[in-house]
Amino acid sequence: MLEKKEHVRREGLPELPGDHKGVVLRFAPNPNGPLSFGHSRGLVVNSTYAKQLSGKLILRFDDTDTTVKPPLVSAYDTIAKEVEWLCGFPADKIIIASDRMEFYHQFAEQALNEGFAYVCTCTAEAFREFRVGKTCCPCREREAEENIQHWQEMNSEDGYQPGQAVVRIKTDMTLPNPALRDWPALRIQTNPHPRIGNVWRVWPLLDFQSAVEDHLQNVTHIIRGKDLMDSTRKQKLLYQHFAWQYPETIYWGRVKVHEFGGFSTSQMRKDIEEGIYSGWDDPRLPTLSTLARRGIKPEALRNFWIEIGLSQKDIAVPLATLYSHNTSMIDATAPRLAFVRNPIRIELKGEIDSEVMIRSHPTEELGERKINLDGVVYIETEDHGDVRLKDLCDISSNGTITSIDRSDSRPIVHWVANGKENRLSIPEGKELRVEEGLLESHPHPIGTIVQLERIGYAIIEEDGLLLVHE
RNA sequence: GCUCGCAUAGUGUAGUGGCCCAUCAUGAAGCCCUCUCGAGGCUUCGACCCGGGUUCAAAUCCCGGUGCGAGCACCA
Repeated sequence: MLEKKEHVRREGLPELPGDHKGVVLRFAPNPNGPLSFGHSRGLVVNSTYAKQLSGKLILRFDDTDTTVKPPLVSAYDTIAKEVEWLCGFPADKIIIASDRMEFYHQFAEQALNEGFAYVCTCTAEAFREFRVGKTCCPCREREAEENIQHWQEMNSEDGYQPGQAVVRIKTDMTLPNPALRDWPALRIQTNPHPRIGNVWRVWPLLDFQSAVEDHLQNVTHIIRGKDLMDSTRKQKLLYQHFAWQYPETIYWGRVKVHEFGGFSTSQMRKDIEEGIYSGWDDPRLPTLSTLARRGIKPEALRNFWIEIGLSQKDIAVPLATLYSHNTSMIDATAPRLAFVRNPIRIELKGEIDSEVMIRSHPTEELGERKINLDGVVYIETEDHGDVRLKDLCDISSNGTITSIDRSDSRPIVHWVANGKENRLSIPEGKELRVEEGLLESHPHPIGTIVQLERIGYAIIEEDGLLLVHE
C-alpha cells in the first residue's frame, strides 16, 4: 500500500541519544567571572533536557586554574543565581572542583601506579618535538615506583617547580591526531587559589578533572561545543584505562553574534577593575547581568537557543532574532509612553478637549492615561509638517487643528503635552548613545518595561531610560 | 603542517533513499486593520557548495574537490 506520511516538523531540541532514564547533565563554567551570553547556550540546552526528561542538572565550577584564569570568589554565588534565573529552577547539585582535589590526586596516583600515566620532566618545547615527531619522550619509560617518587617531588615545595614536571596520560605517540598524544593531565601551580589558598600544589587540567568528575557524578550525557571534540577523544582514552564508560556526547557549533564581538571574561574583568565599564551589568557588556538589566527575559533567551538547536554548523546570528523572541514576551505587558527627542513646540489652534484619555496598550487592559492639554504639544522636529497626533487630532504644520477624527492618510506621530526632560541610553556595540528628550508623565515604577511609541522598548531606571530593543 | 568537524532561501532551522519541483521562523516587498516605524492578518520573493559514483529512485549513502570552523596550551 502506498501510505502517505504526514510531513511533521520537529519542534524544540532533538531527541537525546541513549537512555532517557536517570539522565544526569552538567553545566561546567569557569568561575573567573559571572556568566555571559556565550555561556547561556550550554546552560539552556543542558537544563532544558534535564527538565524535559526529569533528569538532574549539576552546576560544576571548573576552577582548577589559578594562573591563567584565576577564579573570582564572588562569581560562585553570582553564577548559581544566574543559573536559577535563566533555567527557572536551581541546579540540582553544585560541585566545586577545588573542593574535590583529593579525588583527582587519588586517581592520578592510581594512574601512575597502574602505569598508564607518567611524570614528564621535559619542557613544553621539548615535548612538542616528541609529539610532532611521533617519538616517545624518555620519561615514558619510568617504572611505576619511580613515577610515584617524582609525583611526590611534584607535590613538595622543595621538589619540582611550576613548569618542571607534569603528569601525562599514556596514549600512543603514533596516533594520527597529534592532539591526543600523551596529553598532560596535571601540572604544578604555586599561586594561591582564591578559595582554598595553598593547600595543593599539583592541580589537574580540564581534560583530567572533568573526566574524573563526570565519572564520579554518573554524568550520562555531555553536551558541549565542538571545540571540545578532541577533549572527548582524550577523555575516552583515559576512560579505557580506568575501564569506565564514557557518557553520550553531543556537540554544537560555533556561534558568532555580530553585535557582541571580541569579549572574554578575563578582559571584561580587567576593564571593569580599571573602570572602563561600570560593572558586570554595564549596558555595553554581553553578560547575563546586562541582559537581565536590559529587560531580556530568560524565556526569550531559552526560546532563542532552543530554536537554534544543536547543529554542529558554525553560525552567525543577529541579535534581532533574540529581540523578536523578547518582544513576544514583553509586548503584552509594556505600557505605551511617548518620548519626544529633539522636541519642537507646537501651539494648537482650534477646538479641542482640555483633557484626553488614552489607552496604555492598544489591545491589552493596561489602563488609561489622562493627559491635560493646555494648548501646547511637543513633537519631534523631524516630524514637523501636516501630521496626525496619535490618539488626538490632525494638525497642519502651523498647529491648526484640521480634524479630531483621522481624516486622511497623513503620517501618524507621537507627541508629549506635559512632559519632563529625560534621557534614553542606547547601547550600540561598545558604545552607549544617549538621547535627550521629553518623556510623557507616568506613574510607572523603576524597572517597568515600557514601549516608547515609534522608538522601541525601554526599561525605566533610576536616572533615565535604557533601551531594551526596538 | 598534522588531525577533527560542518556545508538546505539574506539569516536561523526541518528533513537519516521514494512523503521534497523541499518545512517552519525571520527578512525583504506589497496589502489589510477607527489611528505606533509595535502587535495581529494576508500575498509575493527566496535554498539542497561543486564534480563523480551506488540505486528503478539521493538533500538524504559512498568517493574526490572546494569553502568555513576547531584542536595540536603546564586555559576552560
